[in-house]
Amino acid sequence: MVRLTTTSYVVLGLLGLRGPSTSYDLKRAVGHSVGYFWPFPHAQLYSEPRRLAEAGLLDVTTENGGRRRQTFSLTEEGRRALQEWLAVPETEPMQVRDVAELKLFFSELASDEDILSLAREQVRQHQERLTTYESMQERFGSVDSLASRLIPLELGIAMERAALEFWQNLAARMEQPDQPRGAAE
Amino acid sequence: MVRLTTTSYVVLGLLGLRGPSTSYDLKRAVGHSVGYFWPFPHAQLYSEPRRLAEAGLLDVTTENGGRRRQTFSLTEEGRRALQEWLAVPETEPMQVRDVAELKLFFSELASDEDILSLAREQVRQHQERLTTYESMQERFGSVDSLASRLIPLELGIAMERAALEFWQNLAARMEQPDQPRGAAE
DNA sequence: GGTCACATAGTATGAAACATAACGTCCGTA
DNA sequence: TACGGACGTTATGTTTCATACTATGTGACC
Repeated sequence: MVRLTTTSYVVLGLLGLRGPSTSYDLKRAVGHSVGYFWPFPHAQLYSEPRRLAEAGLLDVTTENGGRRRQTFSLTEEGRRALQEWLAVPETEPMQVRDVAELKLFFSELASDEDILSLAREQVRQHQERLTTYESMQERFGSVDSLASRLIPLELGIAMERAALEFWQNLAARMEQPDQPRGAAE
Repeated sequence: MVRLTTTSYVVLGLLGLRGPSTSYDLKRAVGHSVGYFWPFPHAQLYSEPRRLAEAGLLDVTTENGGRRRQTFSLTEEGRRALQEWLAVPETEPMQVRDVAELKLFFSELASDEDILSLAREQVRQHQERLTTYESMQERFGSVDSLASRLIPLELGIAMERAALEFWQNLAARMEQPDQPRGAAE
């Protein structure tokens, strides 16, 4: 039995939401949905379905005639695996990977100016992403069938807002260096 | 010239903060610092310093006599590489990887009960982590020399709080299903 | 003084993830 | 018909990750 990773479940899940799809379909679907909060390289959307098909979780239909392309769809077993996964309340902790945060951790080794411009750049970046997310919410918010797919976006927005506030705050603190120092406050 | 990855800079940075250290020292240091927000397996703390040493960014001192152990320290070149990295205002976007969020994205395929218990479990998890982080902040907050190292923790706390609120909110919404539906709100 | 548990210290291995480049095919248009 | 560009797919090498294994020193207790 193959090991199912998170990648596997993304593929299974997308096939569950969309019905039978080719790798290319999945690639595009990822591009404007999960891709926003769980990025992965398109090459995996070709190799992973093959793995899953070998494991009996997907069916493959090869269209011969014209361009070679394979359509994947969930087997009963695949659907079951997906549902079992969904039914387990996740305990894997959320992970935040942020290179800027790392640089901040090492800030003792950098100059104050470096850290200040880091903070300012982060403010810009987070503002921009927040705008993007919020406009996505507006654009798709009216499409009723997509409503539940937009809920995770709320979380993304909340995270962006939290990060934005943090960096704004930090920049502000650094701009008036006559303040009391220390991390707690 | 070797490619320097984020992992490389974590090693360089830790050596910068701590001074000459063995892989094992680094491993422990990671355990109670960066490891909280940038986890990686200890095996890399053995292989990565070797790579960096070969590239001339680290010096190696082998203690012969007793247990074999190697102490690594920054070379001038290593310190320079680190400082150059720190001086670049990061544009790499923050990444949040949260399997629970993924499950939520696929929630159309799951039952309401599944999602509700997912949300409740998330609330528990985030509450717990928030408590851990806050107690860390208290414990180390008084140690003046560590103050700047605690700043990233604030960000971690802010993120945890945002996530906690989101899941609490979601759970609350689901517990009274007579509410108006939709993602925006 | 032996042996047990435990912290210390390092290595090995294989799978999965990631980035990127290269490859091929179809279609419109000039 | 030849070219550019969008459409699809594969290949490749590296990095990361997880896990298990090996081995050494230390103190405690019998």
